[in-house]
Amino acid sequence: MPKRRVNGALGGYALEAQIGFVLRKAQQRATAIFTRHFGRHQLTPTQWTTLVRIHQYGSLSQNHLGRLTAMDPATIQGVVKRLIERKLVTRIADPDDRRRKRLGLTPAGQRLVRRLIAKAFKVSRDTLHPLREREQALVHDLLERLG
Amino acid sequence: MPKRRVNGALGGYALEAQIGFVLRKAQQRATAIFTRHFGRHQLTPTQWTTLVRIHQYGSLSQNHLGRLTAMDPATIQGVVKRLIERKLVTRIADPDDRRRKRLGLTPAGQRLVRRLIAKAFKVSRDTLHPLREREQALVHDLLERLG
DNA sequence: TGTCGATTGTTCGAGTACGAACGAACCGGC
DNA sequence: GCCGGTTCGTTCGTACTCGAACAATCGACA
Repeated sequence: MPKRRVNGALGGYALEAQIGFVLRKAQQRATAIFTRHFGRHQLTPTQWTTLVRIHQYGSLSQNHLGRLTAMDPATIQGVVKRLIERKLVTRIADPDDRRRKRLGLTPAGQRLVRRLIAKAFKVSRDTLHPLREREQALVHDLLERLG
Repeated sequence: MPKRRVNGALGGYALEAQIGFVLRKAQQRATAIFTRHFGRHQLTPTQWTTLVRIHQYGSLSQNHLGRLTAMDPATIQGVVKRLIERKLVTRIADPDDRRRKRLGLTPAGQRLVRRLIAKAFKVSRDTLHPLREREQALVHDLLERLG
């Protein structure tokens, strides 16, 4: 047998078999489902995550919020800015640490979160719908260990 | 017991329990691992996916490529444009259909794909490393059914 | 032949994501 | 009191993502 170069087959590398590829597609479908439910409210997944976190903590600094929502300081900055412009979030100086700005929800922000919470549950249900109940718990657990 | 409003707890809604949240975090880690390996080559995950697909098909139209890589026509347009600028991809008019443009790899593009294929395998291995082998196959299967 | 619906690729705008660099403020130890 | 390292938030640049609207072209069907 002559030595042969692997080219067409690329040594058996198939995109469909790579975790990154299927992860990206699953993510796409998940955000599409989210947008179907939340699109009319002009909310993106990250904006929703941000509002829920602030609601949960009542008040917290911007970088802290970023860590809790898995967002870069640069990213959270833009997200918060847009939510402030829409009067859903407030930002005041922290008297104890002049670098920090404490974030909070406006009354409108609180109302919005409470009004949409049922939809948020439905988004997760719809996203996981292709799987059986045991598989849903399983994929959640496995992804948590990958994240 | 008086009627009480659900607010702090939001009816038991916890971000960590939502599939979209863990999916996003897993995706973040996956692209971070990719970037660690491919960053020095100035390649993003979508650019790599694009190059591999063209390599696999030899030649195909832009929208077709978009479907095979799970990218919007608007997205694939930008990705291809940047790869053409870097002389990794070629684009020629399709004589049979004047709307279409056939894409292909330049010799440099082919060499690059072959040179990096081993790294691509390693990216997937590293990404799945937190899981046992059986779990790796499992999460891949479950994600495929979610995508 | 002519028309109408579908496909191909483009542009625009808004939003996410992140590396890199930066000034300001904090905090530890000296 | 100072000094070096860290944290906080910002800005810049590049890239992906997708909805929406668009012109050009194709194909099927009357």
